[in-house]
Amino acid sequence: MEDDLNNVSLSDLQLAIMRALWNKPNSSTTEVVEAVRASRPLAHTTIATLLTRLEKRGLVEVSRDGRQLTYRALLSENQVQKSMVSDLVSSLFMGNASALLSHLVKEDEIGDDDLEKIRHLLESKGKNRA
Amino acid sequence: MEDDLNNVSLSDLQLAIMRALWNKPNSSTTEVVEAVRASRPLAHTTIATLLTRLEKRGLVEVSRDGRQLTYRALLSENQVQKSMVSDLVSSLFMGNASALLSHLVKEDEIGDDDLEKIRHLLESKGKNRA
DNA sequence: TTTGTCGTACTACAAATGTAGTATCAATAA
DNA sequence: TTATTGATACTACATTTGTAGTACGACAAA
Repeated sequence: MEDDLNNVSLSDLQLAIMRALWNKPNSSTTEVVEAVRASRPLAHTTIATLLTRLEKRGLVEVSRDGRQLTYRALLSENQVQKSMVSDLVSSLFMGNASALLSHLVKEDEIGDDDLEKIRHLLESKGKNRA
Repeated sequence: MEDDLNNVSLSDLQLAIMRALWNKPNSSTTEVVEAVRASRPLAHTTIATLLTRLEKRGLVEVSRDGRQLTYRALLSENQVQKSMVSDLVSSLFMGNASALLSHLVKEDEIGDDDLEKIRHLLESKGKNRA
């Protein structure tokens, strides 16, 4: 029932919920509901159900505060990004991360200033390696 | 029942099957089965089922050749990459493609030579823009 | 002609996911 | 004290996915 925390893959909605918790750790159900509802019109029991399931999967931790439940994410956004990006790279780019990278540069509209930032990243990275 | 071909999201296994078709268009079921089986041990009816489902979704096209079925992908690998990457960017990087880009540079092990290639890409792109 | 064999079609079934209703319990307003 | 409100727990149900068995029809071997 418990996931391997190093290899999670979350759906859109699950991510929206995790995001609420990343933005505000220790949110009550209601707080999560409100955050998620900002972008999608869902019954609040729907979101409560999702939270329960995430808890069952071991991705969030719940604690009682009176009759209210409070949730906390057990993985960081970065961890999830890492695992999901690497999943995508293996299934869609045959394990070739730089293929994704060049796909991004070629296909996605990445602003000039962002390109500039990346250039700097690359430079410093080059230095570290050398 | 038909998908919007501009917004598909495929599972691992579905991708493995599409990849077989990308590598060899107009494959018979058996050919697809063999290609997929190279990496995962699945009953061939399993793969046949998947092909049928993909056809029902409108992602591949089937044609009869005697009593054998022949499949052809209706989307290119690039189309699928585009749509899946953009899905990931919106759900996991809040629409910020360059956040994914820098995640890749920072987190994933990208070889020095690949970094070099990217640098060139960036340069030419920079020129086009200017 | 009978019998495998191969391939397809159809059926099945468990798990995960999206989605939400209902039941229940506690606190509060009247 | 009683009715209302708010929150959680439990149940439900359709769809998608992974996975594969079985039935059936055609062709090939004997």
